[in-house]
Amino acid sequence: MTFPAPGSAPIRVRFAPSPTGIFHVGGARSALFNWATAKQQGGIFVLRIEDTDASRNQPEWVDGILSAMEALGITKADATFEGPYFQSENAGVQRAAAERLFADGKAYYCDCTRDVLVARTGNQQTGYDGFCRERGLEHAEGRALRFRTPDEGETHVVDLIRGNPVFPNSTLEDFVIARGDGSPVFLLANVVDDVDERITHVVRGEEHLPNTPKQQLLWEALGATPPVWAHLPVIVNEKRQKLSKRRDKVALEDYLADGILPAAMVNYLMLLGWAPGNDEEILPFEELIRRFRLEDVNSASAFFDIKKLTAFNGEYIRALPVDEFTAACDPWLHAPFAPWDEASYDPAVFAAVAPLAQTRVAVLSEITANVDFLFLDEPVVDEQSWNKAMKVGAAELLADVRAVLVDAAWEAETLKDTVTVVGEKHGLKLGKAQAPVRVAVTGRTVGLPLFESLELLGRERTLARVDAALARLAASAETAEGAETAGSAGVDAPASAG
RNA sequence: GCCCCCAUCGUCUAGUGGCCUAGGACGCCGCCCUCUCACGGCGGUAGCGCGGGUUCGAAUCCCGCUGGGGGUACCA
Repeated sequence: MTFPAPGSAPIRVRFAPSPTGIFHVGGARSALFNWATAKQQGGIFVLRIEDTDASRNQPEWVDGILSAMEALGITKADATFEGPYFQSENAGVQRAAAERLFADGKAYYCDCTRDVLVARTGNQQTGYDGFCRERGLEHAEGRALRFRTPDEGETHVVDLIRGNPVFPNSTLEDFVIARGDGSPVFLLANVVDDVDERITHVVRGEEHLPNTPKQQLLWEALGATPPVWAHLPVIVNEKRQKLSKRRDKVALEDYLADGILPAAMVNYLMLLGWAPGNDEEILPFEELIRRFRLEDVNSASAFFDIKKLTAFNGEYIRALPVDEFTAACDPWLHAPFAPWDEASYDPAVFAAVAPLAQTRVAVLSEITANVDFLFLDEPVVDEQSWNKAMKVGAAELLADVRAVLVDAAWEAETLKDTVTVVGEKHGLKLGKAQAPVRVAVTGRTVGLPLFESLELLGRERTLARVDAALARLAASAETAEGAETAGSAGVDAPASAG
């Protein structure tokens, strides 16, 4: 029985991050899998902050964890949520457990330093050799407390994901459970807290698998019934190495800052190592929770594919009602993300283009590049686009377009017809004819539907931009001529007129 | 070194002995739609690491190999 029968005590899972400052996407997935298990089994999700290492302990980091979890939908407001507890606050219980283990003869004091051990064994990478096992050392400052592991037999562990791994006890060294200053070490503190919080299922990353036999031995030594374990596959980068803070982009907040919607992130993360079945992928959180089964989690490592994450995000963005999309974009429409002055920004104009932009952004941060020409005094001219669109004939075309724009009815459909007609005069289809206009006005060769954009920009600003483009075209034509007259062929014309 | 985990398209996965001529999604390619780009629609590309077994039958079970990964602290 891996899960309790109906009517028996509810399961209790936990998520136990150490506050390191960033909320890792791997941690996010662990939290999500724990949360899904608890919710779906009618159990409890305990949050425990493992703050025993002073160097990994800043009060504000805890707020970061809480808010990141909140963004993922794991909220204190839910009755499933319990905590947060702080590992440091349970130090007394952990020390008492260590003393009890010593009193019971299940642990002993040791004064071997690493250097002494290496010198004695002549082996740099050896585990502890048991030197102090029978020395009967009493507690004293500087002496570590070691757990006495069995010499024979094997430790069987129940793991929902890995089939049940077996560890020969002979390979388990007498590991330290309390430091020379009496403070408990992770292996012990973690178990004592789990026992204390009556955890029934430990769902965590695969990197903890080697700790499991040691911890299970500790559970037993403490007189508690060991939990059911579930070790999730590690999340890896393109080189198939565990995602690391150093080399990879792992902070959840960085993705949110790019404009990945929390719901998309949750959906994607849930699919890393697990699938809802039925060839379905994009599903609401509640549905994912409903279908989730720890037993169905894969055991092979999973690549964190930002492209697929982005694709999911695009789906979520497009599924948003326009007003929600508009609201979601808001942070990127102001300082420090927006390249325009706050005074130039017009929410009404943005609201008008939002539906056009919605299918064109995969991450929210892309929104500014789509609409910047509407709020900037002058468009940001992409030189590649300029060179591509402003070929021979462009100046003449632009001039003709300008002429009809002066008194055309300022409405998208009419503007389109106008440019179509001018284009025909030049033997160009609309697809070709619109290009110089687009670059003159928006600075780029690709973007939102042009005529709707012009309508929103207004006649005055549109004409000013066309004039500016015409001026630049004239200037570079002169330069080219001048260069010719001077006989200095091969000298490039200035790339930009301003 | 020692311990452990893992192995289906490039990637995430479905698949639990016959339903598999191996399904879906992302990516990529092509076509359609179209004022550009997207969106959308349609089509395509591509995979069971290798070798032995077991079985009437193996992607599915067993063993070995190879290849990846994780752990190995008085960090968590």
